[in-house]
Amino acid sequence: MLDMKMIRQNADWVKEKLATRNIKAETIDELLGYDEKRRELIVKSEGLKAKKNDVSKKIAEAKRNKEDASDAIAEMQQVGKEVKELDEQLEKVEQDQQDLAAHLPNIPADDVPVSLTEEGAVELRKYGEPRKFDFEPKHHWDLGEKLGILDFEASAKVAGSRFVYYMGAGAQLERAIYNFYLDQNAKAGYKEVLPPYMVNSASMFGTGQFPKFKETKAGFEITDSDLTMIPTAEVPLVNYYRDEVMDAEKLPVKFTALSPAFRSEAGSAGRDTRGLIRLHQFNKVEMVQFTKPEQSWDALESITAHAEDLLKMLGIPYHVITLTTSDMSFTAAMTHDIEVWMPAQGRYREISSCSNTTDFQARRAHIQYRDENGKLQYVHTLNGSGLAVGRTVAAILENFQNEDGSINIPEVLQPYMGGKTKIEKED
RNA sequence: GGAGAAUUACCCAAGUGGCUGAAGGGGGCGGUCUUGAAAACCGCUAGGUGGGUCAAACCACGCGAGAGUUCGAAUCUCUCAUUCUCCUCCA
Repeated sequence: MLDMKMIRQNADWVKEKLATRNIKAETIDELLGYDEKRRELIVKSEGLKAKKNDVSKKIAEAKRNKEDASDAIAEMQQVGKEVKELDEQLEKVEQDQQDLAAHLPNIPADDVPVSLTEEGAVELRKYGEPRKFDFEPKHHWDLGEKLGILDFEASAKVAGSRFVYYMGAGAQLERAIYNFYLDQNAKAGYKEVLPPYMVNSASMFGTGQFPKFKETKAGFEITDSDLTMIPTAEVPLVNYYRDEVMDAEKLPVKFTALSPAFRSEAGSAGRDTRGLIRLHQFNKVEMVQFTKPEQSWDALESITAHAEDLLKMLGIPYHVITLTTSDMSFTAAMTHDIEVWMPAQGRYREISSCSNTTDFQARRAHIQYRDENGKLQYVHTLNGSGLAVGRTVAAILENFQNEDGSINIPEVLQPYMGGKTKIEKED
């Protein structure tokens, strides 16, 4: 959520910045119009309330002195009606303003590449050379099915499209990967958390999914309840501190969690229909940080660097790009995506997204701390995948495949696989 | 799922319609005394959000949340949330 006072005082700047995110200047003007109307109504209503309070005190005094106060009471009945009318108008304007404001994305940081499409993302760095194959590299879904470790037929029957059964060594590989990630993240100072996998609407609003997420039916909401299946562990992790004043001494606070992420993938019909890339349910190890404002940009680099380290340890080639103003998620002021090399597709695919949301989520979720002067300040929140587990499996299958269809297990994962070095065909 | 109870400021807690913008403790902070400290005593300790203002002054709202009754609500009514106890059910 953007600070209304800030918008009011820097309207032109806000228009210019949000224009890079496809927000029209008229939208800001509309918002400012609501704001002006709202404040006008507040002044009127509160003036009358002050009067009412004043006269009520006099009525109380009169009653105590056993004097008659019926004139004043009659007058206050009238004033009460006026207040009620004004407050009804006020509520409506506030609602309109709120609805509009809730749809405004974060202000992009100055060094975010400006573009109205995803074209224009800047490559920050590249790691590893894509492997040269002396045979035609296969897609991970072909490899997985042949090896008997991924079963898309069964999941289609039991659940539907965009699900998967991991079988045997596949399930074991998935587990090895997330245990490796969690251990590494813990080593880097992230506290391991096992959060709820369903959250209420206040939480979905706090991290910025609602209201848009609801409108575009991007997730799975539980019928007859206020609960939604989490689309990412970021939601329960960040909302852990919703409506709290955090201890400034303890900042930055770092959380990591493994969780499934549930997404409807509405609007991505026909895209990545095969394999592990785009599922309704996938595991992800998430990292979240709460920092003081002055720490958040360094924190973004450190989250990203840490996610990269995981890939370096696995030995998977990747590159890091900074997303454009319009390609970033709603809440982000800046996002670095890490994309891994997928040999069969011959291109890089996203495996991690690391964002600094500055105070945008903190304002929605009311997460504050007291600065040296005892003043309440909003924290900055950051999130990054460290990393997407299913996509890691896909990357490992494709990058470490052998001509016979077997898969070499990256060394760092072998201890997590009971010493196994290779995945071969299972029954 | 059923029944009962609770929810007041940093913590405990009083308070059933009007001098309660919330008694009293504790804790914290400051002071007196002391070489210093302890004890004792004295004082301060509702923060926050919104409005207002160049900035202030000031105003509104705040007793779990929301709605209602009333000229007036911490106090009455309703809905909801959370916690505790007892059933029930379960991993």
